[in-house]
Amino acid sequence: MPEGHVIHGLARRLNKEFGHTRPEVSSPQGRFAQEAQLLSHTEFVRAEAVGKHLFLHFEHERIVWIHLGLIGTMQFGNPEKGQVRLLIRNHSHDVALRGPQWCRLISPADLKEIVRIQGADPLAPDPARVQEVLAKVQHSKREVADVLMDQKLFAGVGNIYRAEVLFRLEINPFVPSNQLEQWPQIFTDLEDLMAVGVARGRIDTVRPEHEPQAMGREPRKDDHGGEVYVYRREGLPCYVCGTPIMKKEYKGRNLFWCPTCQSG
DNA sequence: CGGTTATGGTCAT
DNA sequence: TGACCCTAACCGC
Repeated sequence: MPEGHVIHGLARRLNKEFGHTRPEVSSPQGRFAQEAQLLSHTEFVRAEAVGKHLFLHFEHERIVWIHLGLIGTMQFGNPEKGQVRLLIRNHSHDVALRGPQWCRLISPADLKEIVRIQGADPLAPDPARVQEVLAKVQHSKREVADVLMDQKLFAGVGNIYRAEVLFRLEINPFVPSNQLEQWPQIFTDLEDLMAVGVARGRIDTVRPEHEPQAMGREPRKDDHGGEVYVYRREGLPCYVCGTPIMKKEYKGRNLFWCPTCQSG
């Protein structure tokens, strides 16, 4: 489930439920047992989200680096089910990490290096970093669809937000990045969309006039739970022009777009 | 109930 | 290029 909005949402909730407490930390599955034992009953200082990376700061400068990858989940109040890599529990709350791509104990120096190579995060935009990235993409010959998924440029943006922001701004995914003049608008729209994603816990990208109610159609049922224009809608009519939505495997990921609205 | 697929990204080969 | 992580929703039988 995890694009950047999920990770930022997790960080907020972790801070609320575990911040400045001394929770019990364990690894029922065993693969993080040694580290968990070291952390258990020490102070959970804060959680921090950077793009799709999640960092748990404990006292003594001990940091847990979590990346959910494709199949990882972090669930509150459901500690019994499945293989739990990391379980954090205090007097009132518990959270279970399952199937993460990584869960490692790192040093502040490691953290600094990981953060250094991340791009601009629409959910925590640093103005200098944003300008740096915008300057970079304005000179890149790579295709827009390729650039947008590069975490070293746009941290936290995933396959759904890529497809949706390009549709919303009527941008052809295959245009060379250096020929595009709308990069600032892309970043601004991502800021808006992803903030909505954190607030609602799902990805909604359709404008009011294309919402199910306004168009007299049923709300969408899909894994990510939200209303979108093109993501996983291949062959279905575009909500704006009626043209069937296209799908193509592009650099190992599925890319969706409307060939009419995004003919660019 | 088994097979497929996926919102990811590094590391091994 | 593929393995890995081994979840979880969905689909067809």
